[in-house]
Amino acid sequence: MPTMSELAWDPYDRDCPTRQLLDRIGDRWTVLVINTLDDGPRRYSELARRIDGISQKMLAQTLRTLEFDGLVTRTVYPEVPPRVEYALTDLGRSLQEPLAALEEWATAHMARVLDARRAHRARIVDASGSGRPGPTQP
Amino acid sequence: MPTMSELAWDPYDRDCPTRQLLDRIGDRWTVLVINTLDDGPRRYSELARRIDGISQKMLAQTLRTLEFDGLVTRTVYPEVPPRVEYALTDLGRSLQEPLAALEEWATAHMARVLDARRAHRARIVDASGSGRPGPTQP
DNA sequence: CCGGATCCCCAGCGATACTG
DNA sequence: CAGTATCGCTGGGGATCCGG
Repeated sequence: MPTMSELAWDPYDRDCPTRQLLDRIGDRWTVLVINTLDDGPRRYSELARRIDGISQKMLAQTLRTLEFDGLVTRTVYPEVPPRVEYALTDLGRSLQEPLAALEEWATAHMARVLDARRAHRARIVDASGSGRPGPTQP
Repeated sequence: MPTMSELAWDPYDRDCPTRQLLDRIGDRWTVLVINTLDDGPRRYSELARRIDGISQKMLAQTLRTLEFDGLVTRTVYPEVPPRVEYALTDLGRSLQEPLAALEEWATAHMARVLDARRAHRARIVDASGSGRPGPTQP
């Protein structure tokens, strides 16, 4: 596990790889699509059905960007009716590993975060407006 | 490395831990602040100086949210002039580990992603408008 | 069946000015 | 020093309709 000083890039640089990666996977759907494709190739309509809440536009956009970045392949089968399959590339599969680490952390510790949130909120209600307000809670 | 079917939560649920975590760290500054605090406690002005480009508003907001979620502690020293130190909690430090894995992937593979992007863009220019356009490139 | 194109809204963020 | 308050923009994202 390298410390920051051992990394070649300055993480405060907007162009450093980490920032770029976070810009990519930080959106609402990218990680979810990668996760779904980890099980194997999927058709557009399969993805749309499995990823609850995603709009057609965002699914198409996410897939095109993933293809653009070499993380997903798009294969059109010249049949009738047309069939299109999306699959992870090796690069995409390799990204799934650190993503899985994040998921493990989330399942293990996210409940603690939620508890902390509730505790802080309780304090605020208790102090009834005299304390600093909680973040983004209108 | 657990597969998705072994996880307790449905990743397609908006309330699953992974989605919640991504909503938290997916913003512009959270990961950067956590990284900076990994070196040790920092004062507000130190953070502002080290994290290039962050506004006072976003630094304060990010820190308050991190405190709210139990990832960072805020300690006020009753001195004059006032001094406030922020530090990672154990929970915050534990999150730094999967984050570091993500950074390692980024430094190792992000260049390949950039290459893929350039290659696709070159194809588009080559086909001069006949192919599908690249994502989000006006 | 697989999307592209369009309209529109609002949350996130930056800039600036002000306070204890 | 360590924030808060307010304004304004911008682009991410949802809803909907249309085309191959």
